Amino acid sequence: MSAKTHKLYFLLQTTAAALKRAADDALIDGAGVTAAQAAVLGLIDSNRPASQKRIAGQLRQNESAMTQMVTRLIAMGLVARSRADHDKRQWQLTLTPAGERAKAEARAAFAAVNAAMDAVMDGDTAACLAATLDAIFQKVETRTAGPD
Amino acid sequence: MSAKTHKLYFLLQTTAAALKRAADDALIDGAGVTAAQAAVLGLIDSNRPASQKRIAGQLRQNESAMTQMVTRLIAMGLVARSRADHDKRQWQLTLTPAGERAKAEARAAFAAVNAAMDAVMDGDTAACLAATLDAIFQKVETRTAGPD
DNA sequence: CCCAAAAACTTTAGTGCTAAAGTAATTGCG
DNA sequence: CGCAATTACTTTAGCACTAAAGTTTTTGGG
Repeated sequence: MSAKTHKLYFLLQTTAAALKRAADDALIDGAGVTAAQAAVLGLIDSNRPASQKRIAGQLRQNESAMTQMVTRLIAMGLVARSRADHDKRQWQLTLTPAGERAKAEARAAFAAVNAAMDAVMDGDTAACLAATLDAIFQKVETRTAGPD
Repeated sequence: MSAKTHKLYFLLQTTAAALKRAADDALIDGAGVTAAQAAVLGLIDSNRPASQKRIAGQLRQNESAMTQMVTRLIAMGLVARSRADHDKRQWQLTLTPAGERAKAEARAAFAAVNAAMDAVMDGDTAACLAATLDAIFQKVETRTAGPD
């Protein structure tokens, strides 16, 4: 009955949405990109060469979401892509100079978001939060498996 | 540094999204509505008379989101609305018989979502999760205030 | 009483996601 | 070797949200 009493589902959705808005505000103001866009820029940088499927997998999203996201990032002039030599189905994503800059600025701006979270909890609480969220995630992210 | 080490932002967004998908699967299969739609049906039922602004406020959303949601629920035949006698700007939302049914079925189906959460944490952990999420929410949901 | 401000809702444009169906390139089995 | 299955990406349709600007109704101060 605990999840129900605390309205955990609503609280989790609401907090995630509010935190996303706060992160977007901070990053747009500091780097001109949203948190979701910054995450993709960061992964393109740390996965060379970066295919769309690879980035999608690390963000736990499907390839369709990545097609759309990359289309937006290219339109913004932050990302470029070329077909992979060894496999013409794949794209090789790279950051433009503007993309590199946005990535670095976003990294700096995101520190404020982490600071805001650290300001309201100590290390143990953060570890407990991480463990509990991960347990919920594992429980729910079965789709095919899941004995109970 | 704790929020960063645990990648709390990503973990929170990812878990919220996975839980939403699980809830949508359960509710669509059990009641033919999504979790977001079920939440609106429940609030229309418990706020009589229910205006769109009132429901939006309780869900911490803006009125525009509610216009669109109500449009979908009316198209699905779950909700009806008529202008309030005392104020013709306002709508008075009501559940159709099909809406009442969906609301009841959704309530039952959502128990499985709460059960899944309760299965991976005890009462103390749930209370701690609720308190921590609420602290993050309060910290971040300032927009105008914010001494720090 | 009247008109400006406020309130309730709508519209439009945009972000970001899913699911399902489609295209083109690659791979592996018979 | 050739064709069927798989893989990487795209397209389309839909959900759910925000922000900003617009419409209509109500209300309150001069």
